[in-house]
Amino acid sequence: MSDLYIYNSYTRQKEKFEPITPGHVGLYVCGPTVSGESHMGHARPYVTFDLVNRYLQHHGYKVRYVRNITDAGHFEEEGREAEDKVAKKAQLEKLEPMELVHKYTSLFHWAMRLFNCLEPSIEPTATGHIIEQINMIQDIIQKGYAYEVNGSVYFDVKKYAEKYPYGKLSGRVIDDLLETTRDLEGQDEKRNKVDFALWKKAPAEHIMRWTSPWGEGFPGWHIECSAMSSKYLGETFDIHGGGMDLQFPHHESEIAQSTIAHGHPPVNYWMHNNMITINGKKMGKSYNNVIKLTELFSGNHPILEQPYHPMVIRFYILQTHYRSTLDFSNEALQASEKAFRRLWEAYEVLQKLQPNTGAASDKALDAKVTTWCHECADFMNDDLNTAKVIANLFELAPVINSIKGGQVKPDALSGETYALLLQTFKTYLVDIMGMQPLQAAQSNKLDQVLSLLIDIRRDARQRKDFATSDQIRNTLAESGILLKDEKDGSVSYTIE
RNA sequence: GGUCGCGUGGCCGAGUGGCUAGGCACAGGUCUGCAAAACCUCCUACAGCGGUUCGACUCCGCUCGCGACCUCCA
Repeated sequence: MSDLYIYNSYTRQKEKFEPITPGHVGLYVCGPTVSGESHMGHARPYVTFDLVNRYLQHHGYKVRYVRNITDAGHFEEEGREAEDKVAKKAQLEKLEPMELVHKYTSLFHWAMRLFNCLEPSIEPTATGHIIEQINMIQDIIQKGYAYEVNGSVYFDVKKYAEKYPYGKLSGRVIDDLLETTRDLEGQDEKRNKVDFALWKKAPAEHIMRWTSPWGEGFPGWHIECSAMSSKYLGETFDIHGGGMDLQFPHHESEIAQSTIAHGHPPVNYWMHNNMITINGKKMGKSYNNVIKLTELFSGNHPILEQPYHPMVIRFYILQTHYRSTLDFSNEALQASEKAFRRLWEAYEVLQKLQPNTGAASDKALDAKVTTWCHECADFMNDDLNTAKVIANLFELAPVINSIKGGQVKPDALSGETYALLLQTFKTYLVDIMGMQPLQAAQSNKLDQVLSLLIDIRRDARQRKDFATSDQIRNTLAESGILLKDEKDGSVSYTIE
């Protein structure tokens, strides 16, 4: 198999992917903060890195995919009254923090299943790794790069930057940061404004708290990912993924912490997906333009003209390269839905086609089809360009449909090419892109009922009793069951 | 204000120094009792202005517009 190239955010270029341990890949992805419901924007990294996971496996790697659950919460606003997000919401909703966390974790898992995202190998929680985080903080203090003030511990970014390239990942210049970082209240504890908290002292009212060498408190923003990734993937691992908005300060801080704790940078390849925008603006809490996943699936949101199936969202995400912004609109999503239906139907048609056994009678077409199939591998190897893979599948769809429709002879393609075609759809659409049909498998009973209606309608049509035949078709259509008269006289149906 | 990125046809979106993806919509046609689907055809774009080049949408500069990060954020 040819080489895989991925864009490394750290070096800002595409690089050949070479794992640390041959045959194995360590992949860490920043998971959800389960203090609230996931929204559409959150779907992007999880679909994107599900793709990464699947594709690495397709390449023959054994992948350990670690995706954390942030259930300890971060500060609502740095410097001001330190609040644990999870605890705050829990008080408002009169729920126990763990109850709340459990609820949103379950909801997240539910959404991941609907998106057909493979489960990570390990899904560690922040609250389950307090000791690891404390140990790491102590280590950093001992090495002289963190200091304690009033029960809180801060990382000394200025000192770190003297020796290490702080800001390289996010393209930041330390001197600029020292000058331009916004002046927030209550920063006097820090030696420099750029310093970030490793551990925060918990105010009396704070529900989530743990005993530490510095008193009762809770871990800072970034330490959990460093502690958990190194525990499960090692001090240096292959790929770290997440949304672009996490580059700074989250990932930059991870690099700094881990570099001090372990003596070397933690990650070989940084991958960042771009944002989903709505009317050109990033979807996010601060913009108040969030569409939650539950709303998306139900259509229950003022912006939404209809519900959208999780597979439609997935397809919509994969139709765009992961490093480009993706703008939400009903029009775009509806286009994706139609497109996906067409592509999936072509795949179903392909599976039912009687393959040719001999040579190709249309050499030119056979060659084109072969090329389109083989190109998919090149596109994926070029930084996972699913947009191009999908485009090629759409080149193949009319060929398939034309064979079925009779516009192209069944023996146009060789038996080998038939097999390649089938394998290409199976491999790329199903295995790598993780697509599933929109409609669930029908029950036998429904199938029997519909067969009966189809038979009655066929009789009516033969008698030219079109009133009856149309009544059957139209009434079924009203309930979302569409009948299609095929060229060969058979009738198929789809359920919306 | 600082840093970075983007601006592609009605819409969404790939991509490349010359061979001008793909999807959706639109229009015309084939097929069909009708419908739907399918198939064929049509629609030929790269913000503006300069520059480099035999040739730029693609490289460089400037201008305009937009966005992201700088604060929790996927």
